[in-house]
This record gives sequence, structure tokens and C-alpha cells, in this order.
Amino acid sequence: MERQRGPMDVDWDQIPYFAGIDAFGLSRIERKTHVHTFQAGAVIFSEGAECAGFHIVTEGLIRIYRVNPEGRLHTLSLLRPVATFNEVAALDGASNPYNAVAVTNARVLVLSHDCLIGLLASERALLENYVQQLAHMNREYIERLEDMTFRSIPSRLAKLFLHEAMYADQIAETPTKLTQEEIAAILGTTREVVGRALRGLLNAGLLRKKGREVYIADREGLECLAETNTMPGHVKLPE
Amino acid sequence: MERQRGPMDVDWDQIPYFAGIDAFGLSRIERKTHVHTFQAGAVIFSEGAECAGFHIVTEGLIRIYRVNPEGRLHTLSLLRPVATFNEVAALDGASNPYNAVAVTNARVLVLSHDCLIGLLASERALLENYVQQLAHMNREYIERLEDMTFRSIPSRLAKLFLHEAMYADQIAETPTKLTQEEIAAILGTTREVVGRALRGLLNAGLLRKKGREVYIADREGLECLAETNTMPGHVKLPE
DNA sequence: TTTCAAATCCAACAAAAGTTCCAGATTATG
DNA sequence: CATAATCTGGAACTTTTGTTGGATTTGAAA
Repeated sequence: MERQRGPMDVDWDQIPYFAGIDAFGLSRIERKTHVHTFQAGAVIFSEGAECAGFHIVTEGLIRIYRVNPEGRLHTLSLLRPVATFNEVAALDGASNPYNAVAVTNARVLVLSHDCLIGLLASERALLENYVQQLAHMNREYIERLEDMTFRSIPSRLAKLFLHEAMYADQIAETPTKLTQEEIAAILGTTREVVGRALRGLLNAGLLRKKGREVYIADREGLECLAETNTMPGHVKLPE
Repeated sequence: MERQRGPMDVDWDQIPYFAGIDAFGLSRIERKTHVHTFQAGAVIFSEGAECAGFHIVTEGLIRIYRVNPEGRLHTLSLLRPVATFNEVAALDGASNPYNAVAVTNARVLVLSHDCLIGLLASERALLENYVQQLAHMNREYIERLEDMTFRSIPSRLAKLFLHEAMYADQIAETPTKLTQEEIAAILGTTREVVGRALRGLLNAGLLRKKGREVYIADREGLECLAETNTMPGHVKLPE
């Protein structure tokens, strides 16, 4: 982890937290950020550790995850530029709610808790954006909570392939490009189970394989599965 | 649902959203609220329906829940005075993220989305509290998400009995007073399964029954189960 | 008290998910 | 190109959870 050239290359307008802030305000914010770079595999911060501040991905791929007592992994997000993370700890200054690692070589901008508080005090628009964004995150978590409590794994898998709202926000990868292991971590299960579910969707005709690529063969069927949690009655047979 | 006498009897200081607001500010807020009363069983608002505004329970017990496609129920919260709900929709003005019903006869104060936005614009402290509270809710949802993805039902049950942080915030009832059906809705499972898990904890010696009451017999054991998701090795036999 | 609805207990079974294991296939990488 | 590492496919099995149904118990109302 090392300092680099100034973060002048960030498109601040793309980040909802900074919408509607004038050039002067943005430059004030910019001056408070620090650029950190990480090698592939490096830990950015850890769950429970002292607040690591507000992070903005400007390069590379970041995994946000938690680990359960048995060591199984739950990937909450896979983030690419431009996305933000650790917004909650940055705000309340308490410990980080999850782990973050660089999947590829990566660069992030970091704004410390103290700096953020200072900026929120002087930049009204930032505070207003923040509250809206937190509300939005809240909705996504409620949605995900329901998925985890109620949906079967084939259903969650279908939802991931449809890349619906929630996943599009949090998972910056198309499922085809993910390994079964990675999909398992996102869905909160194990590789084998994902393999089974995948086979299920394939020979139910909802997905199809062209060589190595998996693509959607029956979007409606997938949507049905994602919504109702049951296989659609009209299972299409391979012709 | 009908109007009643003024909501003068609310202790605003107990509500974190209104901390640090002066008497004048509070009276401005108070004047914008409307009192609604509901009979036991009445629907307060529904998931997906147009934003019902910011709610404060001042009397009775409120259930916050969602329903899955198969009709199973998930109770997100059971709230007693003084607690708030629907903070997210009240803020962003979009549809309610869950259902709310009065379990007993109940009274709530309601602040519409528009009023809230107006107040946030003029009451700096309210905006600052709001952002902190949303951050706090976010943490709770992350925690719950992990519980649902990783923890077994006996483990979740143990956690509920310990009435740990999260549940204490959201579930304003001691588990002893809840029916198995209600516990099932909180844990995201079915009555039968709760019954089985309860029996399991009983004859593992973690809980004990005195007539109808269930109480904690081995707090450490429960904590172990809640944290590690596995039964403690030193299972105590009934003497 | 009687009576009825709700809540509980329990067993047996079905389905889903997790686990273990191994054999191929694919891809990195020297 | 060879070889190792990773990824995939799939069978067999265990455990957990969900489902069904019937027998009791309980508590509130008549």
C-alpha cells in the first residue's frame, strides 16, 4: 500500500454522494482524500477493525465479504469503479462491518471518518446525499434479507443471472464470468450446491451452454423462478 | 383509524431522531404529526403501497413483516413505544419496504414524507440524527443478513433467547411470551421446526421449563451455540 | 364448569441443502 | 509443451429443514 499521484482522474459526478456539489466543494473534498493502491489479494480493511473511512474504488475489483464461524465466505459485493464502500463505518466511526480485499490490483480513494464528519458539517449537499444513499442501501439489505430467508438456491441463482436491481448494484460482474465458487459465496452456499443448481437450470432449459459460456435461454422462466421460488410448470425440453 | 387528542404525551427525548432539537424545533415537528389509532389486527400500511410516512409508536404493539410468495411470514420487528418505523420510505418517498399491522390496539404518530423533507431542510440536527440512525439500521441489517445466511435454526433461536443487541432493538418481546408460531416468523421458519429446536435446547440443558415458562438454564452454552453455530461439547445432563 | 379455539407435542416422512470424494477438463505458467 | 493449479461434473451420502397429520394440553369465553 503506497501513495500515488493525485486523484485528479476521478469522475466525481458519477458518484451519487457528491451530486450537486460545486467545483469548489469538490476540490475541498478531493484534497482530503488519500490514494491507496493494493496488490491483487491484499487486505484493504477487516471486519471489526477500527474504522477505515469512506472508500471509493477508482481502479480494479474489490470484494466485500464476511466469514462465518465455520469459515464459509459470504460475498456481499464485488465492486468496480466507480463505487463506494464502508459508508456506514465512515459515518459513525465505529468498526468496519465487513472485510474488503483487492481481487485484482486496485486503487482506492480514502476519506477518513474525521474528514468526512468535517465535510458533512460544511457541505449541506453531501449530508443530504448521504442520507438518501443510506436509505437506498437499507432497501437493498431488506431485499437481500428476504432472499436469504425465503428463496431456494436455484431461485437465488436465477435472480443472479437475471442480474436484477440488487445484484446489479452490488455485483459488478456478469455471472457467466464468475466461478462456481464465487457464485456460491455470493449466494451464501457451497460450490457443489451451485453446480447442482446450475445443472438443474440447464436441463430445465432455463439456461443453455455454448461451450464454456452460459447464457439465458428462457428469461421468463428464470423470472418466474426468481419471483415465485418454484420451477415454472411449462418446463421446456431441449428440442 | 381516527383522529384523537394532541400527541402532547410523547417523550421526544427518548427518540434518537429528535435528540438535541430545541423546544421550539420540537413543537414545530409536533404540529406536523397526525395521531392515528388502530384496532387490534388493523393494517397500518402495506409493502409496495405509496409512502406512508414516518411513524412513531406511542401505544400498543406493532408488527413489521414481509410475506414470501408461498405465503410464509417474516416478522422483521415487533415494536412498542417509543419506537419508529418506515424511516426509509419516509425519507426517499418511494413505496413502503414492508407491511405494518397493529397487533394490539395501537396509536401512532405519523409525519408525511413532505413534512419530513421540510423539517430536514430546516432542522439541521434532525438531518444529522437521521443519517446516524440510518447507518445504525444498516449495521443491524448486515448482521441479520449473516444470521439468515449462515446460522442454523437452533443457533438463531439461542440468539433470540439471549435477546442480543439486534433482537433487543427490533423485537420488543421476551421470547418466553411469544408463541412458537411468532418465533417461527421471526426466525424465518415454521412452527414445527421451532418446536423441535426448542425441544433440542431443552434436553440439551440450555433451556429449562418451569410449567409454561421457559427460562435460560445455561447462558454460556446458549452463547456458544449463538456464536459458533454448534452445540457446546459439554452438554449438561439433567441431574 | 363446559366448551371451543388456539397452542403445543410428537412422530414419520419428504425435500433441500451441505458434505465427501474423485475423475476430467481447462487454464496458467514455467 | 509439460505440469501444476484451478475449475467443473457428478455420484453417494448425511444433516437439516420443511411438511403432514394426529393426539394433547391450555386458556379464554360461554
